[in-house]
Amino acid sequence: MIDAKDVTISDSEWEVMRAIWTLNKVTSRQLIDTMNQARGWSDSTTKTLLHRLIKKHAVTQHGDQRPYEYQAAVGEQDSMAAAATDLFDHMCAMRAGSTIADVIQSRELSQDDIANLQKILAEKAKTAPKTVQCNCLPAGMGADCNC
Amino acid sequence: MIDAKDVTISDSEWEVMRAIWTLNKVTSRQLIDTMNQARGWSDSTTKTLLHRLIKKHAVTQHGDQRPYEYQAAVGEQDSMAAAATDLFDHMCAMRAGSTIADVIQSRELSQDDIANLQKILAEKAKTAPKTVQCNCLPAGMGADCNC
DNA sequence: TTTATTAGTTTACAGTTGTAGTCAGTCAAA
DNA sequence: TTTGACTGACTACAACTGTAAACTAATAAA
Repeated sequence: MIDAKDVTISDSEWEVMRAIWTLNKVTSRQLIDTMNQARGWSDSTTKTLLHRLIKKHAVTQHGDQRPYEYQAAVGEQDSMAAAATDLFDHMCAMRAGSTIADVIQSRELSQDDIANLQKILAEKAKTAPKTVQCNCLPAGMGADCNC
Repeated sequence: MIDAKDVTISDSEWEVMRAIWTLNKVTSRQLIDTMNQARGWSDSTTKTLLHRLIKKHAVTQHGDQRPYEYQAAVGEQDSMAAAATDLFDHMCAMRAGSTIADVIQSRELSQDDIANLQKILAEKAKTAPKTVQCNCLPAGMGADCNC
């Protein structure tokens, strides 16, 4: 299993990955038909994306003869965490909290999800600082942050 | 103020936006120097990015004579929310909760942030469903989701 | 075994991004 | 008024993306 942090998946590729993760093990035909129905893509488009994913080591090819099977080489949860972390990493640290709030408000979450988040937050509250500093510019520059 | 949802900001452009948001109102010279110190970019790189941001309507140019001033035309919090929402929009809905958990765990949050999130979650719990369905493939396809 | 079909590989091509050089217009100094 | 410095505009160029056609190799049907 390749580390999700070492793989950059583009938007379209991401759609292919979702299908692969969901179907778990696919032939190209299955995947092509799936993407055709799900997104209206031509055969070629799916083929290209699949090959790019293989080249990026996000997907592996299995089998010794022709209708090969394809499988994800990176985990879905890991990839999601990597993508999300990466996004937050280049946004203002001071506003991460409110942004997470925005995300939570825009998502559907299950009772279990909520309970889990509450537990994590309760734990985090024990050592949380009073405030978080803006990290948009290196220390010293931009004296008074307007963030 | 332009709607953040209508503007797509690339990674490098994002760095420039952060500087502009923080400094609030800048001349190109200020911005160029800032990016040079903060990221080691050449003058040209910052200039190009600034112009692309103007073309995208993420930044506006002010003043009638030469050292113009530049200012963000999209809000920082709005842009962050738009970027984050956009990311979650193309990831499996079923795993959004765990991904948010991953993000929370990787961030530094203030006491206030945490309290706010707790309030939102408590509210959300009132109407939260028992489970959230995977939405990786259109209904009907991929019968048994492995997500 | 020849042919048709399918699966896999290469090539294509315009738009975006990261990164930066060069040219031109304008204000300030001489 | 000419010149220099600086700001802003335009050009450059390779890598990556989204989208797909064309070609080739392998298998299944005739």
